[in-house]
Amino acid sequence: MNRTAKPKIYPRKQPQQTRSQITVNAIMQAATRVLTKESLAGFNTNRVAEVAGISVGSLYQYFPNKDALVTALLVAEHQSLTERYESLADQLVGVDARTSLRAVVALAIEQQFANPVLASALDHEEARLPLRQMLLPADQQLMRTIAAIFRPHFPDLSFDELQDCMTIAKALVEAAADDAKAPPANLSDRIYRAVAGYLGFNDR
Amino acid sequence: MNRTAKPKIYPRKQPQQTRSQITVNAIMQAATRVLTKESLAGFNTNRVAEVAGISVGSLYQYFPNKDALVTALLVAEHQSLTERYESLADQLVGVDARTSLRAVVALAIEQQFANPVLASALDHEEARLPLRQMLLPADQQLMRTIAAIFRPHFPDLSFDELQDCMTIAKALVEAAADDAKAPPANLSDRIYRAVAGYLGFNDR
DNA sequence: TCATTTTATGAGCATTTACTCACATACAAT
DNA sequence: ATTGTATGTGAGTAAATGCTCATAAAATGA
Repeated sequence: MNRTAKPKIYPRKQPQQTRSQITVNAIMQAATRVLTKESLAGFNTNRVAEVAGISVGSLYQYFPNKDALVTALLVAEHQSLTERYESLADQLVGVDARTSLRAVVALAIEQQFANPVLASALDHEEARLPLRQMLLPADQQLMRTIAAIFRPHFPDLSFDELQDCMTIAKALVEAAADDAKAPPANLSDRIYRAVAGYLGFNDR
Repeated sequence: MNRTAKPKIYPRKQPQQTRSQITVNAIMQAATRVLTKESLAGFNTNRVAEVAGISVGSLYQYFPNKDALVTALLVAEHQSLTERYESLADQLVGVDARTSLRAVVALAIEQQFANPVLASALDHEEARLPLRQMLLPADQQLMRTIAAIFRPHFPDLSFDELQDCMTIAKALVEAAADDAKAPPANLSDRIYRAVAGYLGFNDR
């Protein structure tokens, strides 16, 4: 109860033996599966423990409360996302602005539609939790990675402008994901049009 | 319990005497106040009844369940919003595209910042509830009203394009509202730039 | 006045769910 | 082996909360 009183978000203890590392992994995977299959409504610690095949007590040895578990999922997700964008950035060195933008948009779409329920549940939890201080590093890294992709083409793109572009792209992807199971054929074009319009290219 | 089993969203009974109408109003106002002050976390039917100064039983005479109450709030909010846009539309007859767009953006910003906690709580509930069938009429009316403002300037603006513009504007306003208590001075310009860019004006 | 209908009450039921704790088992070190 | 530490267990606790129902008061109509 009183989940909001003191935000204890740090892990309770570090797993030291391989055995316990397996348990922690099982918990994280189970949490992901529960969120994927039942969304936030069916997401409770008893259920996660059951799906993980461990006992609730074990869960609470590594996560001091439910929010800490959600935070761990968010951090993991951000890290994986950042890695994907970093890998994309490597492939886009020397590529022109339009192609780069299209590639980034394609990745964002793929990400959201790969697991819409999970993505939207995590988005929602991220907004609810007071974790600016925990996720900021991961977020900043992601922003830096994406900024690096566009720096050559838009040398004086500000941080705020980049953020607006991300907000726009994300909103359009999420709206599409709420309406349909697969991305509509024109989604990529519409996002490209919105972001390119904001940035002031005048092609098409 | 089992709030999600059957979506009973219709009102349980219609208030017939003035007395009961007063009760219903008190419930709606209390619900708004609770959402405003405590957000979704403190929003429960016992609390709403307490704030309204009536008993829970009375609440459940007019709202068959909690979701029905939320739905009623959403419908009321949509109606009020639609009225504001309709009134704005009247004022914008014969006004040029850029000025009209700026006026619509200004209203959207004002709306969200007037009561950010309430606005964002309601946004969230709207996404969660299966109320497409209940809110669609209100939403369609709102879309029609806004479409009417821009029809003269963009005779072949499609429904999807208009929806994209709304999504873009809403996302930028919400992102700003999460970060600051008052709208940043440049917010209106940034939204104008995004939507105008999408629509393909090339000024600035 | 009195019978019927509408409205209001709120204690308490039923369920969910975050979390604990006394105890048990696996592993490591000596 | 033995002792200490790390890990695992799951029944049970406490609190939150959606909602009901027996009962009563107020309004309405005759």
